[in-house]
Amino acid sequence: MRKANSTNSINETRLHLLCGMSHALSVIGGRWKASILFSLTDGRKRYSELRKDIPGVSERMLVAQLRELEADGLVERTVFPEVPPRVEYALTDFGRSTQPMLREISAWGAKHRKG
Amino acid sequence: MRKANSTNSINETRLHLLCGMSHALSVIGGRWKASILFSLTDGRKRYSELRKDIPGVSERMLVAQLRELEADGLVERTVFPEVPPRVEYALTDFGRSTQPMLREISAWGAKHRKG
DNA sequence: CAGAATCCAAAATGATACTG
DNA sequence: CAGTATCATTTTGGATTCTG
Repeated sequence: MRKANSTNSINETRLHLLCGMSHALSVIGGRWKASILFSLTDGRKRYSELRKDIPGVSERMLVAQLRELEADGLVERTVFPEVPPRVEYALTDFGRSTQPMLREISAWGAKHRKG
Repeated sequence: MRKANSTNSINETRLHLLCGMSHALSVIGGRWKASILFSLTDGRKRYSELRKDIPGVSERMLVAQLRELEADGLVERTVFPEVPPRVEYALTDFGRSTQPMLREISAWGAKHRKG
């Protein structure tokens, strides 16, 4: 019978924590994902609005990160069949569920960086 | 007189959040940093113990990430002037301050990954 | 307008052999 | 034991040009 604090169960707990961490970071850890997520907090935005709203992103990266967020279910993409084309992005409920976590990370970072 | 919810103040708030995020991720976002931090939660460890405790790290990466954590003040490194050499790593108070954040990230990730 | 495609640079990570 | 040094590879980000 194994003790509750045996090396094995410590490792199992840690493994579980680490899997969660690495999954979470793969979802929200991209270079521009937090920017996108924060920007969409205001409400749905067009592609061009996101570009203006996030100074410094290249088109390539903005699209890439949006596609990943979409694939992970945080962001919903709506294409309007018009000419010229219009595409809007919005947070899903799942996307909104990241906000407490995002805020906690931001708060820790803001509190502890120097300058 | 500027309205409280003007575009500018929204951007300032967001900018502040983003600075915090990016700083926090630069501190805890490395490939092995969470593993190290979680491992040291048990108490101080020798270099060789960390290696055993973190399957898959290369020596190069373990040292590199430990040095970064040390530079950022999360981890304290103690060298014992013995032969053979002995070096121990431990969390600082600042390092321990990451734990609520780390747990929240882990919890979100564990809750929302499939399978 | 909203991107796709292509090419390239830089950073992060890894494998492995060697050393005080 | 606790690293360092070196080289290879993978991942990530960016600039630019083109298109339905």
